Amino acid sequence: MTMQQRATLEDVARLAGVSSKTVSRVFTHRELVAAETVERVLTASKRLRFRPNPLARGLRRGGATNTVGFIIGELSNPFYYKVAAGIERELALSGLSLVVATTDDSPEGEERVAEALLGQRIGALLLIPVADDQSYLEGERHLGTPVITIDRPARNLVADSLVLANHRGVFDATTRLLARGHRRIGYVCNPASVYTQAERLRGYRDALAAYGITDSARWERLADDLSVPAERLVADLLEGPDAPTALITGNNRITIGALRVLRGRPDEGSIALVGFDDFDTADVLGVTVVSYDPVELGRSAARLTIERTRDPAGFTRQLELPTWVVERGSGERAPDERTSV
Amino acid sequence: MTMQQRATLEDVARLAGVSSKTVSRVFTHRELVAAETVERVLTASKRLRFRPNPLARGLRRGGATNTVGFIIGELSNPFYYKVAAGIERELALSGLSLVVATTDDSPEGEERVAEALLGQRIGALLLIPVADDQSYLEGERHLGTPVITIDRPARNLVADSLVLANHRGVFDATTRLLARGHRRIGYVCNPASVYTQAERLRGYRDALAAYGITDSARWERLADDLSVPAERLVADLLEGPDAPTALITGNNRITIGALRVLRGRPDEGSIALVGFDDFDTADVLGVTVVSYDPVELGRSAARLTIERTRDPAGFTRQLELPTWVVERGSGERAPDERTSV
DNA sequence: GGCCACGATGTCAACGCTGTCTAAGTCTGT
DNA sequence: ACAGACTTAGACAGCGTTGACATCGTGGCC
Repeated sequence: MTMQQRATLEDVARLAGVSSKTVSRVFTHRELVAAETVERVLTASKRLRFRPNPLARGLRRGGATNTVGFIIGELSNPFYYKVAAGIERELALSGLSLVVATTDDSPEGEERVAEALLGQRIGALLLIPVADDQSYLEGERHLGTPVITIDRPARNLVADSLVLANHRGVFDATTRLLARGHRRIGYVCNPASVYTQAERLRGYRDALAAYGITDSARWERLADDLSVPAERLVADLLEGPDAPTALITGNNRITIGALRVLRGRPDEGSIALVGFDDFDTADVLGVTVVSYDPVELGRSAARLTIERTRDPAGFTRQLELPTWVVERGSGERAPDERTSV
Repeated sequence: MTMQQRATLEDVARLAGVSSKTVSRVFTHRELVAAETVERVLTASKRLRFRPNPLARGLRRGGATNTVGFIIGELSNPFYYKVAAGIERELALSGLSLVVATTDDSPEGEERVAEALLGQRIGALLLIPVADDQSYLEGERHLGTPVITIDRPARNLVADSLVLANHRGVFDATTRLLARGHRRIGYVCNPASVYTQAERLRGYRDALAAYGITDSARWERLADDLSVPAERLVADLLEGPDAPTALITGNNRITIGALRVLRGRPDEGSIALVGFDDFDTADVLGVTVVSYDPVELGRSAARLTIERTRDPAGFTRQLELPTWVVERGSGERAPDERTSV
């Protein structure tokens, strides 16, 4: 196979019998070139398969690349990839492309990966913060690179952010369970110390407090070590005389873990369950969830990014995306008389 | 907020009291610079937050960017993203980054998006072909951009490809059902005309043929229009006196559709079911599937890409990734005596 | 008829970096 | 003390493109 050389403006210019500048103009300010010349240049370009070199163009124009970086924990997690998909869709409408980089949800990975992306002169940086501190991005922000965080606010960094109505969603879900008569409501999550989970937990506690229940700690099973399986936390909660009649799970991993545990138990059909995050087969399994639109989360983040690119010095904004309860049965069970007080 | 100017080699050189070439050397061939000079340059770089401009570097070095493009069909399918995750992981090990672009599974989208990515001078192009013809990439291949197709071979284009052992997986699954006594085995898929589905269907037919069954068309429900819901195809198959005792579904969308249909039926527990593609809650639902490792598919594709980049003119390769049956109960049911012949 | 405005094209330099070549300094061995 | 080798650093050009500015011809207008 013979490797050809890539054609440049100069090559096209020679073939079309014009100067390279004219060819350049055809590809940028076509209206300044006579129609007949445009025609000739385009024919020549097609023949040589010419494509403007974005490196040279970017260098000359002195700007960043038209790529946006997205730092993501784990691309195979449905939440993350749906967000990524939304971002990509929205960026594509503005002719931008998306570079994804994963960190395996590790704080050290975040900074390392951010450095790598910034080294590529991305036009903006989107990230789902994992580390406790994003101040390492401060310098870059001053150089004009917009930074937008998704799902969690940045810490020690002024940045736009887009989060879910975590508190509201869990508050509503808990209130519904209370309204159906549940009083012993369990809450399981892992990891518990991240922003989203802290907000959800607050929603749960606030709802209980509104019903005068302040000792919910008994029914909370919070872990931080991801190696602790969701199954163990749920199983532990369901043991003992004080077992809850309803269960709220902080994310879809825990929800699925809870389903595994409940599956083998005699009280499977009697414990109410509401999970945070929707998932593909939740309807088949009849699981009530606090839902939201992850694709829309990505799209909104992308829109925010584009706005910020146009006005780098404007006021930063913190937006919240709605969540809602989707009733599918598991959350609408009344407390089991045999076990309730 | 004051926008700062980005530092260049020249700025660093001035501050460190050396020439810009020396600074350049520090960032590329450090071993050619005296240790003490390196020290001074690095201090100056850090102070000015200098980062080499990849555009200028890329332009000068005359190569492509260190980005690999991946064209992905639609956003809601986990398969694509698991593959993307594998690609990203593997590329990161070699310091490459991944740009993703989606096409909505439309053939026209594929070419348009490919053009957009190639315009960015990506170092290689990975894609899951949707269009019937990839000859539009022929020119680019001659310019040295490696093209690797995943899941399906390219058509009218010489390119490396990586596919699943589709035939083998379905052949095995069907054979197992036959061995358990099933003789009326249904096969549902949509879309049916794509390569992967054609291969799977072949696996199904070949297995039946080995048992002397050649009139399987009666139990095949193949559609090509994605707007035909999987539920309808499955429901249609299960009606009538000739209803199958076992069911094979061509992909996870159909499998989940089948579960929805079966859920409400009296014979729910008696019809054997084997789905192609694993999915998150398949274990909870006890669904037997033909499984494979999509992340590994991505990783292998990335490795192939890297090898091809090193040896652009070498022989193209077609690799196949294994598939296997995961037994979870639904596929191990014997034919129901009441309905079997 | 001379002047200006305007459209269409060209010339030149520079974006930031690195390969090639050269120069200056340092160290051997005789 | 000096040629030769080796180390270290700088000068220069050019990667492909585009902004600033120049040029040239045409036509309209006083």
